[in-house]
Amino acid sequence: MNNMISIKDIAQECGVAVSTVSRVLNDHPDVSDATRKKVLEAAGRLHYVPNNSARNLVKTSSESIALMVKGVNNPFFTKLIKIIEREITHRGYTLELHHMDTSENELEVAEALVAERRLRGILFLGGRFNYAPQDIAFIRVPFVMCTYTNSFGSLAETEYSSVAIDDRQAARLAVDTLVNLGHRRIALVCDEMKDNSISELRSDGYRAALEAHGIAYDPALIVETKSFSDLHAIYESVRGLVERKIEFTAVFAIADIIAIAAIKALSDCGRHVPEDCSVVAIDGLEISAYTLPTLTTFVQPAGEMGVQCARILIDLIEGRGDNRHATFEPSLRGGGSVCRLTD
Amino acid sequence: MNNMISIKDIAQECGVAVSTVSRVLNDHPDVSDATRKKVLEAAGRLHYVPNNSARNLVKTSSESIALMVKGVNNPFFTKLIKIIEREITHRGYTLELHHMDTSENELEVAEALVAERRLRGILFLGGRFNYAPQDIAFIRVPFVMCTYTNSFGSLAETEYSSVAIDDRQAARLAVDTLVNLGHRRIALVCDEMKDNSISELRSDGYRAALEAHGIAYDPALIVETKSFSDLHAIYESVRGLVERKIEFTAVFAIADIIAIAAIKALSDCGRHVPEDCSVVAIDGLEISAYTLPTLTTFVQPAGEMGVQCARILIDLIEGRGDNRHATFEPSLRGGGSVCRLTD
DNA sequence: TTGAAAGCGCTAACAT
DNA sequence: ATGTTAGCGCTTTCAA
Repeated sequence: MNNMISIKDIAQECGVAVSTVSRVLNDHPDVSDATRKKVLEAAGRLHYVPNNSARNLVKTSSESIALMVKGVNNPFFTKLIKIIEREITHRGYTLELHHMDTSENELEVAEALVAERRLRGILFLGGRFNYAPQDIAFIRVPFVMCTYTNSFGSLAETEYSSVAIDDRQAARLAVDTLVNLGHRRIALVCDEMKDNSISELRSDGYRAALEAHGIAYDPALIVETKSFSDLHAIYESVRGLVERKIEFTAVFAIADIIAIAAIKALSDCGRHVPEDCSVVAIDGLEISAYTLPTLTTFVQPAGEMGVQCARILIDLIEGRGDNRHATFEPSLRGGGSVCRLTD
Repeated sequence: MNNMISIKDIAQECGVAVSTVSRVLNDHPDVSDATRKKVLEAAGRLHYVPNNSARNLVKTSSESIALMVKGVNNPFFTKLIKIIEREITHRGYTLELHHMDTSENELEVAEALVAERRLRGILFLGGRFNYAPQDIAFIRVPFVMCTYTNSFGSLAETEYSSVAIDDRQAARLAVDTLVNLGHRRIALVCDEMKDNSISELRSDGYRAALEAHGIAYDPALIVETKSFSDLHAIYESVRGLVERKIEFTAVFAIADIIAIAAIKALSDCGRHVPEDCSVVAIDGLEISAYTLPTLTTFVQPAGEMGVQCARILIDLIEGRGDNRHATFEPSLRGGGSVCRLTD
């Protein structure tokens, strides 16, 4: 599209200089009402659309904050994004939402974006869990890692900011809930555990909780599926567990969505939840309060977390305070998927 | 960030001209291996990040196609987006995913993006249903409306391309399914119907189906909720219906997610699905095959739809053929949420 | 209140 | 094979 309308065209049309047009378009004060009106009219008539590349090129700074979301399909992010958007906008900044594939490197994309859009700050959502100092060295604006815990990385606390729940703790609480109901044979359903992921953290919590209760860790009770979002794979894995005649009375699913598929698998094997098997998860998605049975799950406080993400970042941008870390307690949302073991 | 590394810095560092650096960075052939290596080394060492604004400004065309998604929270879109991304990339283009709020005007955002990023084409997903010729007049590149039917707009068929299911037909099929099972008192659960939305189309289909079967339309059986994604509101509305002692034996939910909340509401009122009430929906989300009971729903063929979106757009871009319209038949995915009326 | 002109970082002729 | 230079569309001094 080489024939786009530019301010030059408008200037010509109105018989004024381009700088005058620019002033009008940017609401600068010292332009006569007559010229202003004339320019605005022409811009509308010619259907002028500003070229942001040119704008970004010449400007040294914007009021934009980017939210880099990795993983289109994580339902927990949906609510968090909404909150963050509201909060950022409310504080006078513009939020640019960038979704990216899990295969992309969020740090590289962020760098390019800082250069291109003159970002003031970055919010990372859904990235890795193992950043090293040299990874983040080139991010030249303030940033906050949302739902990031540095458990597998080598960053110093002062090098980055973060907002997250304590995943290990959440898992411990989930397992505690089951143990307190009398369960001791508790299966773990998770996705790929080997990649420094949330899955690994929550699995760690599961082990720790068992140990704290003096329950032996039994590898036969671990169900590991490749993909977080492939419900069919989760379903089949859980069926496999039942069909292998492994004895268990409860399931800890590391995410709500996994629990939903697990409950279906159990049901199809003739094991009703919660009578024949209790299920506890972590996430607190809206939908899992509407399934049958409803899910007993530890809720990540998306609202407060979103507010903190925005607050910490903007404090950083505006020079108030240093890197901070906000850790939240997941809270139990009781549902119909658990019951006391009565055997 | 005024102190970003530019090709000028690299040129200086290497004692070559900026154009040489540009050539290296863009993989142009006629550069000596020695200089190439030298430049690449310096770029790496200085951690050069290209400024896309400058690039876009000078280039007259890109290989980018934008997918403008309106409504972050529509679960049906998730799969569609994945397919489209794969297809577009596979055909040699780059897909830029832009999520936007429902409050934004997708046409305006698209225009700005065309100017800024030199887009080759646009895919719209989740927009309005009532475009007029003057609305789209300023979109200067080929575009395809995904899941758009022009039912409330005034576009001529030759003015735009589209990919969608026949929403009215899908609704008719859903109601037919229930009627064939003996149901005649069929409630409709939908979101805001007054805004030229999918909801209105599917509601139309509901009416048409009733009429075809000689069943009187009863406004008392219509449950309308403000928000598509507010499960709680849907839940309360359905409870209200039951509590008002309105007699009905089946529910047609215009979307899977609505059906899930409805089933929970019915259950909490002591009405089991499907024994006490059958439920049919439209969408075919993955998750509704894992709920208890599983949902009987008319599946939108996301895979084929995504492929068609990409194909039609690329044909348009590459000058093969004119505007086309692909309409798909939703297919029944049987579930456990319906049964024959036995009274 | 307005205009002229200098770049922002980059690419692509056009020279050499 | 490499350098020089003219813009891309815009904002922002600096002059008038």
